[in-house]
Amino acid sequence: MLKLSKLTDYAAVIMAQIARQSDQAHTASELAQRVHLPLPTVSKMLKKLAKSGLLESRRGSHGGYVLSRSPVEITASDIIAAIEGPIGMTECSHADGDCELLNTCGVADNWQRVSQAIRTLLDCVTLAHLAQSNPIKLPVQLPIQSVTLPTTAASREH
Amino acid sequence: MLKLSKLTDYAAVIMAQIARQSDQAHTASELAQRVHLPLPTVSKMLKKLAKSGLLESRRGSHGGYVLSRSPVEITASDIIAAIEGPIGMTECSHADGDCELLNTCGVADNWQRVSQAIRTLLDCVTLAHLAQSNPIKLPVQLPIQSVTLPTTAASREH
DNA sequence: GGGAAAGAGGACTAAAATGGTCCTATATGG
DNA sequence: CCATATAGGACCATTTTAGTCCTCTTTCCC
Repeated sequence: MLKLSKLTDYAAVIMAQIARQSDQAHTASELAQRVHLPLPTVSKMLKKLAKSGLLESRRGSHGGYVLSRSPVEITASDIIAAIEGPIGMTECSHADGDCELLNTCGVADNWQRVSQAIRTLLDCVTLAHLAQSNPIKLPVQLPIQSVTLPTTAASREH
Repeated sequence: MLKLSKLTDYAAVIMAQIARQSDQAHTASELAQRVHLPLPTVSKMLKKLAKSGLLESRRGSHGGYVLSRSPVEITASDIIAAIEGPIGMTECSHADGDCELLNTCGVADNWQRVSQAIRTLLDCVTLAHLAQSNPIKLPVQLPIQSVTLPTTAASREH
């Protein structure tokens, strides 16, 4: 479905919640309540986000989590990558050369360009965007379809 | 990883293979050889693609599969949707209202816009693009980052 | 008509990823 | 020193994924 895992979705929700009050620290249980998700799950997510450097944590009483950067400097890519690892549509779009089909598949190059475009798109979306309700404008307009129209037989020569 | 399943990847490879000789019918075993994938798997994919209307099939000897439309009229979206179902980053970007967090998550709207942008992007990529090796140009340019820079405290009022 | 060559449609299974819980250790503040 | 937090894993159930296999139907050709 080309979709995010639930956990990544949770992560986004949690991050947005923190971003809305980015001047104070938030504990796992506080966030769990706000977001209506079970504490252990929220806690796990927070740890991951902290480990990836998107959040900073302080232990002990009065501890909690804070954004490590301003919401405008944290992108959707960052959040997704923190939970799911590198963004890429196909295995071969990031792993190095362990796809033995590479030669025969004939599709890798352009798939990777598509991957790159999606990454670019997600780089443009910041946590500040996600946390607010104003609609964001994205740099892809709908009816582009800017396709060269080769004759159907153009693929024949080989 | 926001990635396609292997099978979807296979589907793209198979479709591209067919597109390169779109004037003749291709059998499952022929394609399996060409693409270096096991026959049962290829066969399964072809059935799915046919069932989704991207391929037309003819049974019996001299049977096989043909594209149901020209490669320029088949998009990456079509192929992905055929194997994985509707494209959407989050559950709530297509299921109707069965997410009880919708009210509290506060992120849904903009996630859906991002989803939509990705769909748009994938609508622009045709099978003709994938099947050829020329680099495609996609309507997302890199250093946009056209973000309004609100003060970090702009989120405080509530 | 009969047989071979193909696809249609599922049932089934092994392996891996996902989502979620829980426990122990460590740090911090009062 | 105790209460409150996070850190870091171990662990488990469930679902999804990838892959195989079997039986049935259609079509062509001799």
